[in-house]
Amino acid sequence: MTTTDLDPHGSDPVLGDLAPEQVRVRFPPSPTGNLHVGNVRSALFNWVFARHYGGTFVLRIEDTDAGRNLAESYRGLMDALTWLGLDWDEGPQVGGPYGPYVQSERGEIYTDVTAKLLESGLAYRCYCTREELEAREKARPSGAPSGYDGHCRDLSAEEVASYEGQGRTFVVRMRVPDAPIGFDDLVRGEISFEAVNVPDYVLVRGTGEPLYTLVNPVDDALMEVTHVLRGEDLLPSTPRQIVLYQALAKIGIGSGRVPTFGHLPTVLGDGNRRLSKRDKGSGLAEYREKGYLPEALLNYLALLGWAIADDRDVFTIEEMVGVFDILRVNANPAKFDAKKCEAINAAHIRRLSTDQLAEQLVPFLVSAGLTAQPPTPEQWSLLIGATPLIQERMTTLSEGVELIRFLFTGDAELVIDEAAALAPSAAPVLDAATTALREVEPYDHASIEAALRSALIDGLGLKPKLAFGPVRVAVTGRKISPPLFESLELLGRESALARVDAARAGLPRD
RNA sequence: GUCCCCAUCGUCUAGCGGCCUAGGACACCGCCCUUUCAAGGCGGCAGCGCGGGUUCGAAUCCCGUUGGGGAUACCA
Repeated sequence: MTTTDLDPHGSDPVLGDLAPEQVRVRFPPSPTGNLHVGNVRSALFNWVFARHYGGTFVLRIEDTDAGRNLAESYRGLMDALTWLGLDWDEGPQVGGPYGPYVQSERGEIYTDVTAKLLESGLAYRCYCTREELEAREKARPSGAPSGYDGHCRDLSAEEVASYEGQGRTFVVRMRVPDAPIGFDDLVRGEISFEAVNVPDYVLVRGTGEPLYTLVNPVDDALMEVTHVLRGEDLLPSTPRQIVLYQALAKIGIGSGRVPTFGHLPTVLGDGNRRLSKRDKGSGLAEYREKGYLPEALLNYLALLGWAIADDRDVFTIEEMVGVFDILRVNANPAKFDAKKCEAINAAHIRRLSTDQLAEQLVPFLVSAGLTAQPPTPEQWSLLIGATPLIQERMTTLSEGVELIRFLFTGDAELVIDEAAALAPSAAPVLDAATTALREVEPYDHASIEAALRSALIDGLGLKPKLAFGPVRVAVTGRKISPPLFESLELLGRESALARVDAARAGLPRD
């Protein structure tokens, strides 16, 4: 196993001096509507990483920005993770020793930390107004780095009093030390930033509300997170977070250690831009509704930056957990390919047993109004009979439902697809089929096939395609269906005859 | 503007100095099988951005360049 290879200093490049089970990672979504697949990818890699080492996966809700939060997104978030099978060891609903795990319930903690940071001089009050900031930013000589200029870094007591006297409010800014900040990224290697490019940044708003810049590292420190695996878009914010971790260590808050970072490649949408909520196909709910298997979606997402082997790309999550190595994650951005995702889903569907697939199909049949909830015994046996016929013919579960819809539809309700409308010339075929179906004994697919072949191909001298086409349309309502003879068997002689009859009667005259 | 990251078929990737005439998968195109559609089988198309080094030898290491992307909020 590559992750346990020792480096020249004798410590594991991923674990450092930690025992595997001491690994603690987290997934910190902000509850803003539908979870998107880029986030799911992050959740997956963190979860797999934790499971691989036997460590802990923490779910933390980052809802400090009240304006963006919806109560229902919070529920939806957990529902989505549950559906995906990404269970969390600590977090909402399950609790844990470092709670609460919802940031809006951690206000006191942040107030306290802020006070200590201020007291120790590691952070300071900044009285600059937005207008002043903007004006100075505009006046910045070209070529100079952007960001806060440190105006309020070392205010005298008189200056503070004067600002207070003016009734100004203040934000709390981090005092970023004047030294280069570097770290060893698990997917990108050594990365370093010059201090001039890491300006003093805001931790707490003028209103007293803490910002992400404060709460994210504070909670990671307090929750003793050991590894931070997240999207590449957060790479530039890493140096300032490291500064905060170091400051927290100095004042004795949290674990006292800076987590190890790994920045995962961006998931791109069409147009090579980061996949965003607005992109089609970016929302998790869509995949769930279409009938993607969670395992398949995760499999596909894993492929975006990671490979299990040079000649394989369909695998189970358990397999991934077994061999996952963060050091083997690719650094380059990956475009989300809906076609490939579909193909992976189809492959997973084909791997299911008949019972498992039937089971997965049920909710879709129910919501399509085709079966009872739960299905009746008759519906079940029909489903179990039909499942093997469609397993290789669907890419999503909802497609599978369309293929077997005719089996769960009453003869009178069957609608013939417009594109499949029969021509008058189908009459002799349907007539011959009626006779054959009426007389065939036993009524099973092998005998039905023999009977129809003899009646239509030998009897009428038709090519198979032309012979069976009209029967298929009459019985299933579609040009494309599961294999015809098996379908006829499942449907039963009575229904089959009724449908062929109805189609015959509905033929246009010429 | 400034900082940071990235760079192998259309797409996702394997490749961590000789095993590469660059492998696999998806997509695409043929053919076979075939009651439709699939699945399956066989075959095909298609790639190391560019320029310098280092080396006996570079897709692999270094530098530069170009091209993408991200960050530059009192969002997360």
